[in-house]
Amino acid sequence: MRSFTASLPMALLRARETAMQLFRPMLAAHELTEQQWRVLRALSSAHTPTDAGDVAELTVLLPPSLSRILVNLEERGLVARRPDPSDQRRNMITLTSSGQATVREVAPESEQRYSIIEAAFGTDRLHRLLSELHDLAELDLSTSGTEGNQ
Amino acid sequence: MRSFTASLPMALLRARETAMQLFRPMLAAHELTEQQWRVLRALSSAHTPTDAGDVAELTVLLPPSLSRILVNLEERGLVARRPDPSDQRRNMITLTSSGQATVREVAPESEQRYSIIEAAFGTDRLHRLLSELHDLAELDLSTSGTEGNQ
DNA sequence: TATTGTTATACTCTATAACTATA
DNA sequence: TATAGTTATAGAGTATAACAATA
Repeated sequence: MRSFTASLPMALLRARETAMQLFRPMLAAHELTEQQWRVLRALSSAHTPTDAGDVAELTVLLPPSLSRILVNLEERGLVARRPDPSDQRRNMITLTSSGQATVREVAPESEQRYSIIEAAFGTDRLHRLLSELHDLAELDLSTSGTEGNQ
Repeated sequence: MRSFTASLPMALLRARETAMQLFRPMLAAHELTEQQWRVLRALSSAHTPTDAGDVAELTVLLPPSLSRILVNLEERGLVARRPDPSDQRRNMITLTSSGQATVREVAPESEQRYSIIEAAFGTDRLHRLLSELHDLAELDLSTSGTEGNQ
């Protein structure tokens, strides 16, 4: 069996851990969990109307987790939910102006910390890595050929 | 601010999610959580005596999380804990023979699924990616120059 | 009937602090 | 006094199933 440290999930986890060490204190200072920030960021950079399902996929959160996060963010006045008039099953999610302000407040700190990673790793190199990660994430790994769970 | 999908933590998370989709059903079939499996794998590939602190670092688990996972794995007879005679504060962790058997049982399935990723992404390409991820994880990103949380 | 989202439930992990035993 | 590990506690996420509303 391949060595533990050479395993892809561990390598991804460790790399993410290194990066997140830089961002966590910043998020904590704004009383945001990682997942809450993912939701705000996803909404902030969405160019089209976004329903709860879209947000769940963008943020890699399961619907039940997202539901509770949205309740929390709505209570704090950072997001608004309203049913899609054309399909009332869908819940459209938007940033409130307060939510937008929060993103604008955190963004510069985030960029500053991001630039530390770019400086340490190399900007071009980081871009190449991101491109590879994107391709990896898009792989279709349907388990045909294995015993086919589910 | 850079686009959400281009953020490094998100790219790492998404890539990991794609990979883990392949492994999760297998682990569930063996009644192992991701984190429990990380502990077993770390112990299995350790070449030297391993104390709880080592395991925590190897598996990227906080000590309190690890403590409870070790209690669980010990109750299931998969690991053993005993104090280091030369420093009784240290708790040395080993796989029991049953734990070794579990790893031997899961390993081939794991390798099989890993080979699906290699086939889809390219073996050499994956090795290069792992190398980059390793370098990224090893970066010293101490936040000197920022406002210095902590 | 299928889909979207929420709620229910049980379990697990995270994170910080406090504590115990040992050094 | 410092260190290693555990325990306490609160909060949050994961995962599956069940449910309500809508299509």
